[in-house]
Amino acid sequence: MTKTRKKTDLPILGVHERVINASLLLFTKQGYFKTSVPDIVKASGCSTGSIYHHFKDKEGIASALYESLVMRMNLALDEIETQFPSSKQRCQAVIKLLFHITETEPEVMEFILYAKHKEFLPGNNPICSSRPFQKMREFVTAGIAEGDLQPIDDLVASASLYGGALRLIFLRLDGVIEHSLMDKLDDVWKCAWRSVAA
Amino acid sequence: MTKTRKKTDLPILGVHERVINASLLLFTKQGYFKTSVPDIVKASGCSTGSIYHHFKDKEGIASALYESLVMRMNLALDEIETQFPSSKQRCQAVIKLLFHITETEPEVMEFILYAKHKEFLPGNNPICSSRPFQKMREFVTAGIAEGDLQPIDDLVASASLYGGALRLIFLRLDGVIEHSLMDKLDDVWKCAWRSVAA
DNA sequence: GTCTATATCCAGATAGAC
DNA sequence: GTCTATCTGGATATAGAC
Repeated sequence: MTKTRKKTDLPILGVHERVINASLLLFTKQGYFKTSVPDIVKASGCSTGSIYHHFKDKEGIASALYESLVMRMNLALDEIETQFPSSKQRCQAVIKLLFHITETEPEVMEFILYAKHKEFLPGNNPICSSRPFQKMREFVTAGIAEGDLQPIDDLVASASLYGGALRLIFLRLDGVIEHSLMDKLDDVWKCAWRSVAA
Repeated sequence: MTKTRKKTDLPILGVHERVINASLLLFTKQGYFKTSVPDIVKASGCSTGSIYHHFKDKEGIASALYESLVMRMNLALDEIETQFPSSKQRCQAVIKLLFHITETEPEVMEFILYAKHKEFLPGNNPICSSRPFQKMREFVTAGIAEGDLQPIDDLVASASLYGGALRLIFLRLDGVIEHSLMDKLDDVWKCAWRSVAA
């Protein structure tokens, strides 16, 4: 009997995981288009045939990778929602989460933010209208409704609240910032909150 | 006698311009890697041979395009610097400029911001350390020195000041925002300034 | 300087044995 | 389900006449 991808699988990784993992590294290091399927074969230790048995084509790999990362983000945001009652706390926790991912798994952040998915995932929505980013905006909208934030346009408010943090993440990923973003968390949050607080 | 690219050329465009112009549209519409040289041949009306006579290779086209756009941005920022004396006015003018370019020439903004140049311009610096972005940060640094802005980390300050506006530009380019950014300029600026004002 | 025709290479994808 | 061997198309880039 062959392995059939169950949650109870032992940590011996199957083709799917190995391909996804290798691809994340290759895509973020070299870019999607400069990564060939032969590259993925070498890095994952799986054969061409095996890869094409599990994924429709190269785009299918990127697509599966994208889905899995969006899923992870969603879970993390749901947890923030249940853990914190106020919009203010939630937004702050979001920024902390994003900084944390950037520091511990930069490739994940890089892929989610920087890949301009439209170029190689034509079917997918732009990242900013994907579920996690919607959720981030919902926290802001709720804050406005509750009167914690200024009564301005939702998009302007959430851009102002998260914009500074995101900019720093880009700078960090590009190597402009050399130390951990965590050091700047407090200052960033102060600025962010001041920009929209009622 | 043949044309020799001078500033005094009549508006009959030469190979260089036609290729650059066509490439900007193609690169932003389809992406660099999905744009083939034959595509550029068709769109520019120049032949393969002619193109390769003027540019070393496909990357050379992207590189020339990048240079020309960065140059334009630089000139515009210099003008802002001479026109406005205070840091506050300069930063505000920068945001207005960025919004204006986004509305009138979205491809230009898209190419500058969104292209993740590292993928196809390996030699170039990341966009955020290019001259125009440095200049934008200098305006902020000066404001801190003069006491107009809070005495916080330069990078945090400039990320906070410009971050919201840039986020809205991304949203606009991705089609999430459907009306002109100019409508939001005042609100965006209020938030931006409040986030860092002394 | 500009063109057409073409060489070369290697990517993505498949076939079919095991 | 996994592998090796292979096909095929199209991309980049060049050759060489005009």
